[in-house]
Amino acid sequence: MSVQNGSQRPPRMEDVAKRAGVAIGTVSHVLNHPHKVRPDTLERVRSAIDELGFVPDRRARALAAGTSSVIGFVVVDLSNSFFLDMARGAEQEAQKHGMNVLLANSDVQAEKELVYMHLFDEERVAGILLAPLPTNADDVLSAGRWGRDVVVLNTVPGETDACCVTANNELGGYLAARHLIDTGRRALAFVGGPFSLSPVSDRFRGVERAVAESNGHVSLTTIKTANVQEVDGRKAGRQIAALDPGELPDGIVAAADLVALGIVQAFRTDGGPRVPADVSVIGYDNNRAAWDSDVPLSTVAQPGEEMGRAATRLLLEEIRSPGEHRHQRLHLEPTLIVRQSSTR
Amino acid sequence: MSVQNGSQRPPRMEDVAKRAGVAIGTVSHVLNHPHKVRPDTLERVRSAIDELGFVPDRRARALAAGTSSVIGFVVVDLSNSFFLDMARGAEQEAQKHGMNVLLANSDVQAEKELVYMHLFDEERVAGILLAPLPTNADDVLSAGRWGRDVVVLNTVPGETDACCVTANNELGGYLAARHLIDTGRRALAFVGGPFSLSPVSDRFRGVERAVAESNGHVSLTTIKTANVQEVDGRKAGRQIAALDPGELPDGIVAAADLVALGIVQAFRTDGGPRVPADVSVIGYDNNRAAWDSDVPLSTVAQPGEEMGRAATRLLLEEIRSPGEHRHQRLHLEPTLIVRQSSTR
DNA sequence: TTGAAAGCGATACCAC
DNA sequence: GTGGTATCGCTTTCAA
Repeated sequence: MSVQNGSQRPPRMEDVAKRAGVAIGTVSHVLNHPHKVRPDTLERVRSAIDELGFVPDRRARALAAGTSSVIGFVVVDLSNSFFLDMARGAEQEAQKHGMNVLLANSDVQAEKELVYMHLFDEERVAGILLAPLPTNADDVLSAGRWGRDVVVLNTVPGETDACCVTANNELGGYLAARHLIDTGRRALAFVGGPFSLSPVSDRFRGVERAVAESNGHVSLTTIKTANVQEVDGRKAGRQIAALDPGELPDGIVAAADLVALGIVQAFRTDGGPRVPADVSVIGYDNNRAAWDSDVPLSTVAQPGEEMGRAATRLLLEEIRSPGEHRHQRLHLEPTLIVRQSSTR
Repeated sequence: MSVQNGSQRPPRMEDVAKRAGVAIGTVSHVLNHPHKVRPDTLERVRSAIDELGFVPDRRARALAAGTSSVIGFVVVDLSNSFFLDMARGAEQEAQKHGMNVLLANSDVQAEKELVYMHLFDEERVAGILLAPLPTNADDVLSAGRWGRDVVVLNTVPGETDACCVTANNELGGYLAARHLIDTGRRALAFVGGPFSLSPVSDRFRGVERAVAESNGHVSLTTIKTANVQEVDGRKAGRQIAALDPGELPDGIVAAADLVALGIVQAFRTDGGPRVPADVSVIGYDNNRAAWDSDVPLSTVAQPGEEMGRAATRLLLEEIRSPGEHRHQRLHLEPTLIVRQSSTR
């Protein structure tokens, strides 16, 4: 058996109508307003559909009805589970409203971002979700007079006006530091970089705020890394392990789980302080690697799915009431997850 | 400035035609056969397009022309970089031919696989790439009389006839083992599981073949794990570290990079053999974690992008010559990547 | 309830 | 080259 029908023209409504002995409009009614059709006609049309293997053409339907059931999601980096979570959330919410989400991977390339925005625009999708390159957001948004509604994820557009949904990284940093302080840690260290990345600097600011709230009872040192990979963490970990015992921090906030893992690993290998006996370590992102690691890692979970759901909700609302809709900026809260690495 | 035009009807060809003082057919020509239009007319129409911000409607175009420029890719697990690589490859190849790839994340759920297959079918995409749940492939393929061509990735459909592209895992296992043997290792161990997963058992068979070729000069032991995560590797690593010195393997083939990483980590922590001095370790998949690790990991790289490219090539060929096309089964070769963990 | 016909926004063929 | 027009497959209004 072949998967494909070959070059045979797929059956149309006209064929179904003929076979069921009804008019074409009636077939349409069966598909869209079944309750307005007499039961036996319904039955007759439906079996005709089955027998012919009729598959409605969504393009034609959308064209005629002026509506679409697909939402396009342009994603900057699908290899980052944060964005994949957003996609999942978007899908969940969309599905609730009978809509579908199709993904376009812009793969950290500004040009592809534009290409896919245009594609979705020309495809006349119901609306567009855009998780852009942070630096590129305004360019993309102002590049076209986009004919459809756009909701931006993970970035706050500057000049351009649009709904956007972001994660509160400052709060995440605060929660992490606060947790360490609440469990008795007094000498904190923040490890991460580069600070030009706003997620990193935002998290750092949150840490600073928590420390400031302690009125001088807690100290904070900063160890900058080139990036937020495991290798950066290992480097920093060795650096810390080499410190004078009196200078050792007893609580470490890493800008990302991979960094935290690298630190823990370096401590083990190079005879640094014990985790969590001597030092608490907390990461960020809730990577699989975090809970799967040898010492399960405390972390701050990004509200990825929630962001996807919220963005989709905003988008659908905007689509439905084009007139009265007011753009919103949502700032969603991350969640503290306590595991072994910060439990004495 | 707002991103959206509000509820204004987007300009159509008719509007452009009127503004440029030409017929609607001419506008179409400007878009599709610019060389057949007199330069000054071209210019006039183009500026009308710009001024009005006209964006062609792909649905209408596709409907009228009976063609589509989008390829739908139903992906079982986007969180696995192997599949994301396929998507990248597909995109590259598609782009060469003026086509676009849109992704649907079925997220390891059989139902969603079907939902998206139907969506693409009804959207009348040019063709569909399907990376299915291996167990679900035949069900999906035979579920609908799919109106469009389908190429299957990473799974060989059983009953159903269709093009498919898979990775040669047996060869990968062979290459890995062969590499260890070629560099002087004689007591090999294979670590991985569950063997019910064909990638695992295929890789194991490849290892067996390499060992068999050595005519008894090389030994092989097997350590089964529950899964192919880092935690499974750590467990196995401790198990190995606890062996009598005489029973220690000097070469380990792990079924996946994470497993290999876990092993290396366990060796360090629990005082096992040194890598690579006492024992070579090689993983599989070429994860980022593999080259980023403390001891950069030798591995076998899956031909993900290549699979995506090949599948797209097959798909386009099938679309173009529906008559003469013969289904093909491609089995692509992985690549050995030697790093420090297997270099004495 | 069902049928007939006018769009939806483009393409492509055939005259001029 | 350019203009008119049938057509793509479906929705929806209006009569019957």
